[in-house]
Amino acid sequence: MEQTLDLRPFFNTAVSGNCVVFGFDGHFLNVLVIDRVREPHKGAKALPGRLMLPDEDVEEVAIGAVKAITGLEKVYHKQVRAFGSTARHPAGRVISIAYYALVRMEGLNLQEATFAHNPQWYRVDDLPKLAFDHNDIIASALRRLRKRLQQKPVALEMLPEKFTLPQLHRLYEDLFRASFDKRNFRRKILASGLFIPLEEFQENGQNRPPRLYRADEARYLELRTNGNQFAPDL
Amino acid sequence: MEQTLDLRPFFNTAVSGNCVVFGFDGHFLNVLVIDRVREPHKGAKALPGRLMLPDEDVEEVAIGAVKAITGLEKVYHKQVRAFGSTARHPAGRVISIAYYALVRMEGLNLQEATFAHNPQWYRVDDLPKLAFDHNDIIASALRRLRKRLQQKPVALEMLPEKFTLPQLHRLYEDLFRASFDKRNFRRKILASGLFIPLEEFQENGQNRPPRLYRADEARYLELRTNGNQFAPDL
DNA sequence: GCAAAAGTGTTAGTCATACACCCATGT
DNA sequence: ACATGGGTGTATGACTAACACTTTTGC
Repeated sequence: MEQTLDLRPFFNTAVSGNCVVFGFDGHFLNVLVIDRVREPHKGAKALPGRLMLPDEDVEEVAIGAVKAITGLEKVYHKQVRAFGSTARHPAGRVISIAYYALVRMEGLNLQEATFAHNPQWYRVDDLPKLAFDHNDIIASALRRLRKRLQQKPVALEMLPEKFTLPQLHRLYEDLFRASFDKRNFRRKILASGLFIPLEEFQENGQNRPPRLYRADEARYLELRTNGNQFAPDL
Repeated sequence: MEQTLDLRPFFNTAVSGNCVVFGFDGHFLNVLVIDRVREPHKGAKALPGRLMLPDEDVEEVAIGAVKAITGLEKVYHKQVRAFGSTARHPAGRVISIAYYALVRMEGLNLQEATFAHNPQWYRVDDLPKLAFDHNDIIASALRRLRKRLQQKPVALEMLPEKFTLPQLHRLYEDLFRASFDKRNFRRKILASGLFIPLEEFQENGQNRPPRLYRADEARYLELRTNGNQFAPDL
């Protein structure tokens, strides 16, 4: 006869859903950071997110926080991984499950949430010291995003519906910290059959207005699910 | 003055560390499966692993289970991700953090553990129905392993110290479910500078004995950390 | 007409692919 | 000598990488 094991000591951990929200402002990759409202690390900068209740879905907790702050209804996101080091939180054992999300920054206006004041964008290469191990989480998320962008055209999630090739070019150069030949970049990118040229041009101020493009929705979904090489090599 | 939030409802979750152990038997990719000793799903086939106590490291829980069963001291492993669906476990909310590990099957003799009876290898394309969502976990782990093998030479972790190129060839073909031209495969693989030919040959029985190779340890670590293209394209 | 960014083709080299025969062994 | 799997080179096409000038706009 099997003894019934006392499971109570195991049901003693908290799980936090957090999200690294990436956006591109036309020049640099940015990350969304909030001020913590509660202890621990009250007032410190941190990633959006909160603790999960036992009947909640972790993913919805993490992405729900992003939706609350950005006002967006659909957000492209992926799990990074679980961060499980002991001694992250004074109240007990907390595991953080981290996601990253890609959003269009243009026209967003950031809202406060009950658990998150003063949402701000920071350039990814100019981040302050964040609460917990959130700097490590961002570093991991960025590595994952880079890998994904080499294979899938998800960079589009950070651009406006109508965008120019120079914008896309800058995005890739900033993200990979590399420079790509303009002509080769265009050729390769256009060969994917993903970009539809419009008869519209972006009024840029001083210079020749670049042509606007939009993504072919069906092709985008196809490449996002089945593609496995997108960006130029490094 | 900040009200102190009651955190007790959050510290109410259990975390399980589980591991998909991959091995290669010379012909097929295999996964290590155990029989569950306790409820729930007592007697069912499942992945090695157990619930984490609040002062334990999840990774050590998952990999420790593998070490206990295989007797190995060092095991190459990576986190797959957290599996967090609600209603996975009747006793309450359980999050599983899944890893995969790569081991050399040759000469291993599998041990029982307190939480795991009757460890067995199953071919990855001939798995039984496992407890919880462990079949999904294996499917995810396999996808991750494939991606990693395209970039890093970690297949070596599943081969003996001295191995032949036909062995490596079969490993890649089985893993990617593809066939690679023998000459092109050798050329590409040898061009990595990772394989040192030995003056030894494997007695194979009927045929011409294939030459044995070993990996250049320094080059292996270099390619494992910095490489980003290893396998032949699909 | 000048400054600033957009846009456009060609060439050379490298890399991937396709392909067929001889070799060493055990029976 | 034959059956089985191990081992080797070359030629063609595809893709990558390097490179400079003309166009459009606002001032």
